[in-house]
Amino acid sequence: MRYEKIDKKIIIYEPTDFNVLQILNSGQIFRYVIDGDSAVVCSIDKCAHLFTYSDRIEIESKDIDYFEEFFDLETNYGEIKKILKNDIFLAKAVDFGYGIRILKNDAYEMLVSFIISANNNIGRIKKSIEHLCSKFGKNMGEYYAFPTLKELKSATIQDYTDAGLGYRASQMYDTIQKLTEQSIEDLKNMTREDALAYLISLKGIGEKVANCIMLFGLGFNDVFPVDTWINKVYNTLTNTESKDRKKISRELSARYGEFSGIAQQYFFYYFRSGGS
DNA sequence: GCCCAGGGATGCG
DNA sequence: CGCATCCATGGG
Repeated sequence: MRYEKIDKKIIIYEPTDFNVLQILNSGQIFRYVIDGDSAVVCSIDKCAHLFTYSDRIEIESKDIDYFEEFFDLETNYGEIKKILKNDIFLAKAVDFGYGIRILKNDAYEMLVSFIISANNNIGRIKKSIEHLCSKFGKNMGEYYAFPTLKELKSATIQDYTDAGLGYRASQMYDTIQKLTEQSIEDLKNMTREDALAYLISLKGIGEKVANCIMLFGLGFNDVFPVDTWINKVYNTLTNTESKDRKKISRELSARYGEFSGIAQQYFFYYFRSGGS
């Protein structure tokens, strides 16, 4: 897959490893709008327009360097897929979700977003996040930026309740008050174990949410988040009825190693789309 | 009314 | 450590 940057545009030719709908519908990002063959994707205070044509994909933004990194365009997913398709569990899921990529999103935005995601559904997660952006984020004209940590520190528990966070409202308040810019920045230089331990020490973050933050926001590709869907997938593939998500995560991250995160995304997208 | 959603906190043994 | 129970809320 070849791409080039021209002015304020990235053009991806023969996008064998890049599908806009698959990426956006793989449950790793909540701030996007799909409109036919085009889409708008936002990350922190930045935004990109994506256009899908028959022979190419174009990404337009004022911040193309940011989105080149965001979409991880330098990673060769063709090679990763070639390896993972040898796995009996994954063969069909990789073909089905051929254009999925793990986004390199903002760690702080992922932290806030995945606290909201706990025991929640994607539609409602999107609404809650949009509510927080429009109420506390900077008005950028076409869209609202994700509220900065400083901005969110002014939010009350009632504000979070108004955003539809339910019982997560007090957890969010507690964690936002405890966080600092530095504590989030420090996560990027920690070992997997230390980052996990710190994240889990925060209210509203358990192992699954921590793994999502680490995978989508901190670049730890060797973690395997296990939610209700992955739990079902595991039980189907292994013909078991386990409810022990920690054990499932340990087992699958051992099986897929450095490719755990992307393997998990292929599973999630395929089975959530009705595959079996 | 029920069950489910990219689960976590708490208490108990 | 493992396990059970409770938790807001909207959609199917």
